[in-house]
Amino acid sequence: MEMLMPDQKLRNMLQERGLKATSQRMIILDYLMSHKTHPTAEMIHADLQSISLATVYNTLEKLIETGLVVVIDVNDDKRHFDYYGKPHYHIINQETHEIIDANNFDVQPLIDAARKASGLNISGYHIELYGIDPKDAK
Amino acid sequence: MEMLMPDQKLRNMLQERGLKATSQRMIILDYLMSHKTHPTAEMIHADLQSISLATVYNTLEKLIETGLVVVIDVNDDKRHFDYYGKPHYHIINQETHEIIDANNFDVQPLIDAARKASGLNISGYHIELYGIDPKDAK
DNA sequence: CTCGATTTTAGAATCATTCTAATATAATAA
DNA sequence: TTATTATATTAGAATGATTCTAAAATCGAG
Repeated sequence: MEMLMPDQKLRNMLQERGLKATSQRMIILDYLMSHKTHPTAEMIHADLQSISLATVYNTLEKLIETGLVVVIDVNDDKRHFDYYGKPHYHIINQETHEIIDANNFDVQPLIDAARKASGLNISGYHIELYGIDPKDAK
Repeated sequence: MEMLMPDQKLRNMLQERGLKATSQRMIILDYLMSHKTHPTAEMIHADLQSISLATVYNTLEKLIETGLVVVIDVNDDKRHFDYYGKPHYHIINQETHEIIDANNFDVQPLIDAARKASGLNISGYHIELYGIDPKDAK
């Protein structure tokens, strides 16, 4: 199980957020940081066979709570997960379900507007745009 | 079953989008247009008892396909549905699951950015921001 | 090193959503 | 109108992603 991130860095990322640095959590976090495939829980479990599916779900929940990971809704009845290193949003091809990470838009004004509209402290967000390839137009 | 929208208007909205104007579809569309409660399929079914749950789901699917309705992801394991009359985005209180419709942000620049980043024609989007009441800060 | 709190785990359970296939209906043409 | 046909509705069964359970393992503070 090659760690692509240094062990100590993963440990720190978890502990800084109040999470115990278990080997399973480090492996899953490393997996998400080093894959751009936006996997489902089942895909992560399939690749990391030594880790139970329940732990994959439990870990993802903790990583989401602490902001390290976000969920992407692809409209395929399963949640996809994405390491949230830098602010970005998602563009989803409605036909192929391909997911594109994009960051050519500053979300801060949207966050400010939401705080103003709601009075809440914004702790996270989902931005997903769905698109169709012009080549596929009927 | 009081129709709050004129019957003919509902009929036209459906037919303009290539959907047969069945009584069930008119009732469900009217329900969504006249409620700001962001109901789940089960809630709609409970209120409109004469319409089967399968039809509620089938109809919602059609209304989503044609852009009349959008899905809101509240993180409570059920989809919530919202009539999409005017462009808006959603702010969700993470503790109470309350949903706020907000429109104090112009989404067109985001749509333009997404088209530029992906080359796709953007056909829809989800914008959801999650927030915590400052009064509940620990 | 100890110990308690937390985490992991396999398998069972849940339940929102989809599917099935039989019946009913809307929209079109005669 | 009425006939025709594609489409929609329905009850109930099936699906499957996710959550739950409770027993065993492990982290990390002291």
